[in-house]
Amino acid sequence: MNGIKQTTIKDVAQEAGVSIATVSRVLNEQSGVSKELVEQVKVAVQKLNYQPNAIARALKNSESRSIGLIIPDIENPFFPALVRGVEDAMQEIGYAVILCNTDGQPEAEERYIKFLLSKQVDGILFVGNLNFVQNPWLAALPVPMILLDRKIVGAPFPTVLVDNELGAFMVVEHLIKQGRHHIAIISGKSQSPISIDRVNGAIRALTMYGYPCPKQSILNSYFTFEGGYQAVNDLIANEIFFDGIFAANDMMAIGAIECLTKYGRHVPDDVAVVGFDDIRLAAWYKPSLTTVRQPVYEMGQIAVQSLVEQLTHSKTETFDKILKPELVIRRSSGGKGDTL
Amino acid sequence: MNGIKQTTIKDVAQEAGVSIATVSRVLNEQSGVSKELVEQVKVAVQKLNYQPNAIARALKNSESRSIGLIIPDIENPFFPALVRGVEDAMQEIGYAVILCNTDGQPEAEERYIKFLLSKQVDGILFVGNLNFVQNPWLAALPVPMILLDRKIVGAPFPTVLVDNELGAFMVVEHLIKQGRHHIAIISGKSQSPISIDRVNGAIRALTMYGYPCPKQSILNSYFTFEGGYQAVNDLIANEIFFDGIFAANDMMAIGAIECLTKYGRHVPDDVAVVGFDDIRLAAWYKPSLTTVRQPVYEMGQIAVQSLVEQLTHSKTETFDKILKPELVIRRSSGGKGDTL
DNA sequence: GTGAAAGCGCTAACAT
DNA sequence: ATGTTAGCGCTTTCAC
Repeated sequence: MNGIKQTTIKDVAQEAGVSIATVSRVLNEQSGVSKELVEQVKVAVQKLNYQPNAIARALKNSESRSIGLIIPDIENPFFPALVRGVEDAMQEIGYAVILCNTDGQPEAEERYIKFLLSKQVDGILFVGNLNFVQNPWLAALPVPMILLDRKIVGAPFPTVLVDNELGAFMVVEHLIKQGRHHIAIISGKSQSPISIDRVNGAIRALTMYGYPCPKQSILNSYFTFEGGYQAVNDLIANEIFFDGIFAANDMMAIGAIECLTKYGRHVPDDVAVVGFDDIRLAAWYKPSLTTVRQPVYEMGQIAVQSLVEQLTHSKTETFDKILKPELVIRRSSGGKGDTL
Repeated sequence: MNGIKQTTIKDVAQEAGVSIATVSRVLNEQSGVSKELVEQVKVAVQKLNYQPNAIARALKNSESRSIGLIIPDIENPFFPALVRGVEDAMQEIGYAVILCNTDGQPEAEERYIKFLLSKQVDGILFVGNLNFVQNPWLAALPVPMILLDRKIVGAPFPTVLVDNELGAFMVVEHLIKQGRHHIAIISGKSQSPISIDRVNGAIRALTMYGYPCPKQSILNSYFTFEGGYQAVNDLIANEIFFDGIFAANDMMAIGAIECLTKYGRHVPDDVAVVGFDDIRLAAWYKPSLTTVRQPVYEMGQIAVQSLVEQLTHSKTETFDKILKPELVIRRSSGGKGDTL
């Protein structure tokens, strides 16, 4: 209950000597108002420094011109660029973005979706792990929802994501061309769609080039530094031979390198290591990390575009957008440069 | 205009066989409703899966239960933790956070403040460079605003920030104790309050311990990698002797180290380098970077706390909160560990 | 071309 | 204890 009373459309009407209906027409640039009145109203708006009350508009129009953006954690280096892409695109069309961090916990994800719905957002952009089977109410959402980065199996939501399978394929193809033919694959939980796609891409490359791909060289761990470290530790403990590693994300790759270093194995001379995501650290780490760059900022923009399509044209049929990844070759796989 | 009509308080009233006033009372946990009716209403709410419309509430109560958070750029590694701190604290009390990126441009900052006001936010958390003298309208903001990270000179807004002067003092004291007595100070624009405080702290330490502090060893550049690189380049070009560098932020420190390396000077053996901020990269860079950690997450939380005080108790007198920085000693200044 | 008035979903003052 | 109703600021019929 803070504050001075805001000026309303009524004040403007009074100041301009017209009815509030006329003011509303001018504000919304509707035809059918005489030039003189348009001018009078504009002067009054200027003079009073009037800003329409978006809340009242939202109530009347049942359109809040705001959306929710649900992500696991803004402190995870993957997300700032995503958020920025979304925010920039939304700002251009005058929408507000409400940011929500869930730490990937389904309960938090559910809570936030309901929170956003009560806030009457016009749409939701979602990155998370919510299970569609266990949450059938998702099908009856009153507003459109677009998925980013990862799909939810069985869910009827259009998804914007990178071609993880292709990215992984490119990595392993690159390693093979560098002369590495015994490649270990370390990834996250085996149920995770991202894990599945990246592992499959790697296997496809190995198979296509006719190199072995033994089960014990494929490890499922966690998408973290510790996960990568542990995986390599296991590989070595089990005396599995490898001269290349594809880690399913950059933090795992760095964990892997630190572990290799502990065992006195040199990267890239003894083992070439490649990551995925191209987080900022990848370029600065020593050795600089070869990795797959995702067009993250663009992903945010495209998701907004999809959402806006649904908002405006009420398009019912929307399709997934699969973005192309890019291989960034740096020193950890024997590359020469330190591309930023 | 997407979507199925939401269930309203009217539907609940009908379902429960009571008036909407009674439903409202139950929802707002007001006393004076008989046990039976409370129960009936609760059942109806459950059955219809009713969520109050926050927009309608906001209009009625002139309180949107949302705030704006204006920062330069979420992709700048300093901000994710800040945003997370704010978001977590706000979520706990059921507020939505609208995120805005300005790139530090005053026009964007002004535009966003007005945008947020039209959205009827209850308060604004602001990190930016808006000049108070050139924007006197800031004094008449209809909602409270709290500044984070940097003050605006002359502005009547409570500010939450780290003790930059002390942080810099600690850095230089540490360098002196490491036996470095010719310390160059490289900082950002000389008008920036942050620059001023950090340089002053450094000078105070030098003076207090009786070491020289010549003008030509204090350089004003930019808070970027290039800024740090260039500054060291200038230092060397001008043949100024130094065995320690205090860079006013981490990216400058890294730029400085890269430049030193180019000239064949070893860090920390030839030159000890210390940064400020403790961005994620600082721990992973080789050599790992000694720096000053700001309690950034906490800063966000405290700012929320200040804002809420103003929102609820209408406290007019609020004071700046100055947080204590922490020196994190790593290898770039001769430390032993790689503290994460 | 312009204005009066209904109504979006909710809360609170007022009536019963 | 419960219900009726005015009104938050706006848009949009519907009259004139």
